[in-house]
Amino acid sequence: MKTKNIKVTKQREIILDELRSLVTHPTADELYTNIKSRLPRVGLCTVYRNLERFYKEGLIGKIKGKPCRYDGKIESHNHIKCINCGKIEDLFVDIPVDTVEIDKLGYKLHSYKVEINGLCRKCNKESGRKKHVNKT
Amino acid sequence: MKTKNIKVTKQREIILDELRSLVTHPTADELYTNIKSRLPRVGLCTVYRNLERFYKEGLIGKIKGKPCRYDGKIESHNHIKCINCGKIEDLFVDIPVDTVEIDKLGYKLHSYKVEINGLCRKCNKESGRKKHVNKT
DNA sequence: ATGCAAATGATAATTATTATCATATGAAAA
DNA sequence: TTTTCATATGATAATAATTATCATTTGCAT
Repeated sequence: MKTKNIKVTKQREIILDELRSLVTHPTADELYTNIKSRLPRVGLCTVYRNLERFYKEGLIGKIKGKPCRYDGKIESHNHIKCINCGKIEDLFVDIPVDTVEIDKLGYKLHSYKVEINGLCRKCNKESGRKKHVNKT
Repeated sequence: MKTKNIKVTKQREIILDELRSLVTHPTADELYTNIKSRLPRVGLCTVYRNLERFYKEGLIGKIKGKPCRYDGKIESHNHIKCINCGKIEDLFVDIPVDTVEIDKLGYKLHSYKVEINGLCRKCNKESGRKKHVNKT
């Protein structure tokens, strides 16, 4: 009988390993560039494909935006994003959420996280001078 | 001398009015479709342009995703999203965030909101049967 | 070794969003 | 009012990010 044939390919291992080795939150394209040295023939779509898959399997985090960014850490944590330069950093704060309203709406809670926006130290200092504003 | 000449156009008024009249969180395209009856000759890019502008002016909210969704309410509130069907509903709960860690990182706090994921009542009931999963 | 489903990489397609630019329009001045 | 003209619009094209298609390759189970 046919068992489901799930393969552990070199590219899959390296993509996950590389993402996990980073403290930053790369885009698919940035990760693709990083990985090129280890896997010169890899295609960008393979990176996308596997990132999306890891995300759905709960192995990595995904931060939606334009473009999306990925996160090798899965321990529950939050992000703070600089509204000027777009950089995202980790933030380990405990956020207590009252579930009463959630129950009232009839939802079964899965996960939650806080998205914090601010001005990073660097941009804050520079804000008196020129203004360079990123999108996303 | 030239004063800045900011115009209140019909399309701008209608786009904002229409978004505010909704309790849902439409995409630019959905809003564009709604508006067609009131402004038959409007272009999709005008809708995008103005939504982006309202967002930057702080008049409306924007929920990033693929595609992005817009929110006519600005009073601080949070969203709960169904991980199965993708629907987003409002959630008015007070979430206190400890700013000590934020200060430590040197950020100047601007705003924050909680993104909650769960299974809505409808999808929860149906989850025993077929599984229809949306993207975003 | 062999069979074969699953994964890859090349390419093309799609989706969402944004830029360009000629034309139209609203606000202020005359 | 009429005129002026910067700003907004709509048509079109362009771009950016992501996803689909499909022939080929590669691991896993026999």
